Amino acid sequence: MLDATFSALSDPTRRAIVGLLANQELSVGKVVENFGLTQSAISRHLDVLENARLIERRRVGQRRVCSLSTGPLQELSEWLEAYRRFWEGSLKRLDKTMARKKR
Amino acid sequence: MLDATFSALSDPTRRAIVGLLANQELSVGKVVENFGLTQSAISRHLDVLENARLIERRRVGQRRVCSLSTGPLQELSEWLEAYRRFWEGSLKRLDKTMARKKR
DNA sequence: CAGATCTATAATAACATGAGCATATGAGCA
DNA sequence: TGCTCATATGCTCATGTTATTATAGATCTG
Repeated sequence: MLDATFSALSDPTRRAIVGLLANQELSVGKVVENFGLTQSAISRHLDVLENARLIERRRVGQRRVCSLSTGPLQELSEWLEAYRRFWEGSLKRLDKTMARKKR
Repeated sequence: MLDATFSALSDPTRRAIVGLLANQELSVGKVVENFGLTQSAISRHLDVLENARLIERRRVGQRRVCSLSTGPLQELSEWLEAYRRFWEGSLKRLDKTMARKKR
């Protein structure tokens, strides 16, 4: 699943779509309006996001409303969390260096 | 930069390499030993990780030692942080629902 | 210098991705 | 039913990715 999540988010258009949907649900057409791409291209980006379970599309009358899902982002956060100690450790080391320099 | 970070991490071999290097620095050869891939293939994966600034390679005598960098992972964390409120909000809503059901 | 070791790179093949245009599908409405 | 709006999908082109094999380059060692 992480493969699909990272891969989906590696595209700036798709990250921008995620950003939009974090604020509000939007129909496909409304999403399209935010980019200089064809409806076809956006539809495919939405496919990618949906396959990665990052978004869901549901029919509302004539339209399809897109909403952001939480699962993959949480999973991503957990993966990243395992490395926090790594970079925080490195920050601490840096802090110590700074402190030493002050003395 | 996020493009490159996400893209680099979308491959399980490369995530595994990052996992290895979080624990210790390793020469290219040592990295190769951990996978069923040719040295050439690993070298290219290391290229991808290096271009994304996720790792650095430095020469130590005859070998090239790979080490993990902190920058892109931190950047990733910051990006993700912007969405934390989103999924935590959703968790809170879930908690409330659970609480309501208990009553 | 010659040979061994470690790593990178060129050439190639198979497959995936992302864009556009044109068209199909599905829902609502007259 | 027939028309229209919203969205998806087939086709195609260009480009990128990942792997392999074979080979080149860099460094140590005798």
